[in-house]
Amino acid sequence: MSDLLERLRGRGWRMTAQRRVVAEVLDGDHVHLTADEVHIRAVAKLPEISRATVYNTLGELVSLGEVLEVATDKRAKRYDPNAHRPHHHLVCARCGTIRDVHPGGNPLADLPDSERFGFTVSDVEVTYRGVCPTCAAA
Amino acid sequence: MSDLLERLRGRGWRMTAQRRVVAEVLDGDHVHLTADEVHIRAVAKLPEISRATVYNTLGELVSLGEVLEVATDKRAKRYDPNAHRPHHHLVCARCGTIRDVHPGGNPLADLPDSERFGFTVSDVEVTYRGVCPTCAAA
DNA sequence: GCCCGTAATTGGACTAAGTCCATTGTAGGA
DNA sequence: TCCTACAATGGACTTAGTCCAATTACGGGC
Repeated sequence: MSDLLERLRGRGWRMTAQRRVVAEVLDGDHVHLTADEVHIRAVAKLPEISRATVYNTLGELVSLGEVLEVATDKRAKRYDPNAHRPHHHLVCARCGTIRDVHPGGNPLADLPDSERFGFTVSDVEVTYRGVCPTCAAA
Repeated sequence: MSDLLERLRGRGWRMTAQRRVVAEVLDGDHVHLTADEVHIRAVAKLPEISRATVYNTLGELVSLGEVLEVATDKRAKRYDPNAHRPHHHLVCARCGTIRDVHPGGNPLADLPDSERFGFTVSDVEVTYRGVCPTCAAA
């Protein structure tokens, strides 16, 4: 992730304590955090960081393509730092746990021209839903 | 869609003017409306219908499997009345237009056991993103 | 190492989307 | 027709996110 900081500096990012902290949080544990969870963890490292800054920084990271926004949960957006390895998500319908998965096949190729309605299709997001072993056992 | 009303009655739904109106709105134009848009259209037909009732009714329709909740837009949930023909969505990244699409292939089959982590996977949701012809021209 | 312009941060008010709940109303079976 | 369990109401509340004017501070140039 120090790579990330390098890349960002290379793109003209002004490096601030706040931004560093947000990047560290995302790097930290590889879960899919909501913006608020990122903020909570960031505050633990840098108490005076504001919510607005966390939102700004996340937004910037997303538009730079360094972090992915995922909408698996229908409440809050989640941020996925694993943007450089393409992958999809498997979500537990009961507890909301999210796992990264790497299916075979290429869903983009599965969409025939006749179903593209003139769109320039550039991306596909796949969300599998089911019940995780822990919830199934309970 | 009178089919829908029949089905619902069959499942013990108490038929009220409000529920009928919500069902009619969903049937009306086959777009993917947000809850608020449903409410606005419902009010046009039945001015005294409340927001809470629209939310309740949509929630019930979803849990009965008659309507699908889609989270393509990252702001509001959208409601898709086309729940009985399995399909996926193609979303314009600029204007947010949503189209139903029917890709070939079965993404569920593309997820090998080794990538299921013990989950019982029951469903998959695919969202294609791109730019629609109108936005591309502009 | 210091200055300064520009970019970033702050926090609090604001908006949007959705939920909750106690009260009132009503569908539809007996 | 009456009764009751289910449904609707609306207003307060919560959660997620945005906006903005004022303040702060990074880092290039000297």
